[in-house]
Amino acid sequence: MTIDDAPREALRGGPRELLRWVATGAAVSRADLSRLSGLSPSTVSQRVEALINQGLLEETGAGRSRGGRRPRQLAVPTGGAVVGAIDLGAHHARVGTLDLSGRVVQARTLPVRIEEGPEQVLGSLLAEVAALAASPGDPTSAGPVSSASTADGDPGALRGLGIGIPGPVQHATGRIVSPSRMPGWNGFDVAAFCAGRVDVPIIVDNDANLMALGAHRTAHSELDHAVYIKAGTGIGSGVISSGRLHRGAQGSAGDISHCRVVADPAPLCSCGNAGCLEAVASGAALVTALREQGVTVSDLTGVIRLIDDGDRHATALARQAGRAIGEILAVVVNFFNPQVVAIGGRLADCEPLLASMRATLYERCLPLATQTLLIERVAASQDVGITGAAHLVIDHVVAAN
Amino acid sequence: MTIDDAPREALRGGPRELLRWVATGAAVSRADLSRLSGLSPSTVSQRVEALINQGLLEETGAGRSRGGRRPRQLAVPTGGAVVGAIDLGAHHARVGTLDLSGRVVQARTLPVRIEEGPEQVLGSLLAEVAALAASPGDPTSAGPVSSASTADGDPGALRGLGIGIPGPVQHATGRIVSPSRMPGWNGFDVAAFCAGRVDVPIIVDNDANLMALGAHRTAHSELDHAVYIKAGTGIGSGVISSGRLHRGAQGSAGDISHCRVVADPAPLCSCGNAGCLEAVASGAALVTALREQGVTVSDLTGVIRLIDDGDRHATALARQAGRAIGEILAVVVNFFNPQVVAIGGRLADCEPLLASMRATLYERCLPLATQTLLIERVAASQDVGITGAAHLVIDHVVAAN
DNA sequence: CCACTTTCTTCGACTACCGAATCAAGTCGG
DNA sequence: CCGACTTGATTCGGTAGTCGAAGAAAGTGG
Repeated sequence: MTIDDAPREALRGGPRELLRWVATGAAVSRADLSRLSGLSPSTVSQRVEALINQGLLEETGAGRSRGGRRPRQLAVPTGGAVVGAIDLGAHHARVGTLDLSGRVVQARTLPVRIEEGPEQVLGSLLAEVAALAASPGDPTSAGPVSSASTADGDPGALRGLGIGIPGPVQHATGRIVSPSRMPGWNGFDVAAFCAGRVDVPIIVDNDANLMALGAHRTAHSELDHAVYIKAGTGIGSGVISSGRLHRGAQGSAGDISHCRVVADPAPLCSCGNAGCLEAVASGAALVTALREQGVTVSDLTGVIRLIDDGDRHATALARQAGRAIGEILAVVVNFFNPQVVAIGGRLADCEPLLASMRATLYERCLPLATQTLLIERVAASQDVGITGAAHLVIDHVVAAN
Repeated sequence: MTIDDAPREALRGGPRELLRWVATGAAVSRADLSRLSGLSPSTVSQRVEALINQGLLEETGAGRSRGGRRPRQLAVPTGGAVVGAIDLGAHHARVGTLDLSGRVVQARTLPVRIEEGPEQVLGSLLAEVAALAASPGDPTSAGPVSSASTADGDPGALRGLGIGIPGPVQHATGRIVSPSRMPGWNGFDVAAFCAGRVDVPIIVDNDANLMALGAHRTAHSELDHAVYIKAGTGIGSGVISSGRLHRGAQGSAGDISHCRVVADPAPLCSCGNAGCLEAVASGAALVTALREQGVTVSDLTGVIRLIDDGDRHATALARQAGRAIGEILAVVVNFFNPQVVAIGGRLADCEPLLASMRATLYERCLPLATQTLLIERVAASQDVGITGAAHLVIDHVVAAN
């Protein structure tokens, strides 16, 4: 079962937002929710009642008085229903379960060999999701978790599944469209494949889109326009416009990996052109370039270690990558004029790259566009992808009651 | 009196949309409106009644039967209220009045010397708007029109005024922010100045934004995401995202004039940088470049004539300009993934430029992004700016009843 | 014990919309 | 020329979602 369309509302005081406010601790009582949402107390009461009836919210006794009647505290039930999320990367996948407010219940990182093909890779990841969903939740777990299903607590029922793919995805159908670096995946219908194994709503999207959604919901939910760059093995971006994920006409919005940048010599890209951003500034490109310079390096982790150690070849490449990203981002910022640009992915922790990107951005953008622009690192980078995936799923599950 | 915010609704079957459907001839009866809007017949009846009471719509007898009862035809009253619009350019201004459905009632083009400063220029344009509003409308007028105020017919009352400025405008306040090529205008508060002379709601925006809005409403209203390039003396763009004008955080969205492009030699831009799009591909840049090659040319019109005549220097420059625009636009298309890119402004009629732009776009964009992308010329280019201005104003005037 | 605050619910009222029924006014086949 | 059928528009409850006022519930502080 696939879901075809984006959430229509969920913005102004929708059930999802109330849930999120409670989950994040921004609101503890109905009165808090009323103040935050701007809705009248009566409306909030109604909505909260509905949420409680749906089992999405519960009352947990009274709070401390602030000079008047004590608030009846609200909380998101633990051990309740969860959604599953998979953030697939080139070499690793982050798999987790999240409660219906979007908080991570359990998560673990698994090594992945993407070239084994979709059936193999997705098959084992789906099994992992099922195992996590069946095991009791440990809300603060972040690292690997035993998936042994013990008998205590009610294992939350799986309500939906969100999957992020490191390549172009037609969000409407859940199909992968000519990805680079994913041999054997072209045209594969992820949603259909998963629907055959798990009987819950499934949403498939590009990994950068999910990172954008996750980061926006957790860190920038008050900002209308935001751009998130994911710089890892590949390079992608996700766009938030008017508070909502912007997918564009074909669902390919944010795919800046094959924008041309100036580079000398211009390296050949897997797409057949030369000088693509991805061929200059992606993690894969850095590995290749270093090897061509005779440096022995195993993978992106090795490159980052070299940069941290101050290796000049690696650092120079990182700076070039930063400038290349900044160059493209400058056009994006001028054109789109976001409130924030945030960079995530494994290269986001690479200081020289970040510094060069910043410099290029400030140099090449309109002062008007950068004067209040935030340029940040994506926070909680590790779980931001699965968080976005979960939010997307929950928006549907909750909206559909 | 200034208006601070964008229209919140006006999208799904709002009063404005009904009005527009009638105005454009897409709908003639209530039944048509019901089919188009998806609203129930009863709702449409209600709305239409309200519009009629407001004087925004009228019944004009019965139409032809299609096998049943004859429809009661609806029309936008002529000779009724109008809004004024000014589309200011570097050397000319288009001034007009439009009825409340957004159709041009009267319009004329006036020569302008922008360097005379805002008081002088705006003063005479405001006088012209007043004269047009006071004179009886000739609905089909497109060229210069006598502004003599004859006594026949009820001169429509002016309900609002929209102004497009060829430079960066803070839409919220109506203030101009460090424009190139507008000496004496920096920081000028257009809205406040006009408010002192005309007592109607006033909206000020960038000319490219208005072109975008006008073109989208008239030609692409069914498309969600669109980008419009205005290539005249300067270069700007306007963005439609999810059917609405996207202004961005600072209101500077779409300002791609100072994005860097590859050019050899990279001409200096008025902003102090070299290789800005505006310094390579704008009309002003073409004039400058031709003169530097020793060609005697008076202005942009002269350049266009040279290109039409097949002058090789001029044509080469036009091609370079087209490539430069295409280069930036490629990033924009990859990033934003619009359904349509349309080019307007005086350079839009320049075939070599358009051809180069198209070629660059197809070469440098993701196939996924271009496979269904429309690349067009902006239609009805002359009046599209004032149309956009009027729409913006009407959205407020009608929404506010 | 009383005045006041804070929290939450109850109860009309209002708005916007829809659907069904109905009225209005045609066409068209016999 | 007369019904049967179509199409167009209105009337009239009914429903959903929201608000505001009032008030009940449960505190604090003097």
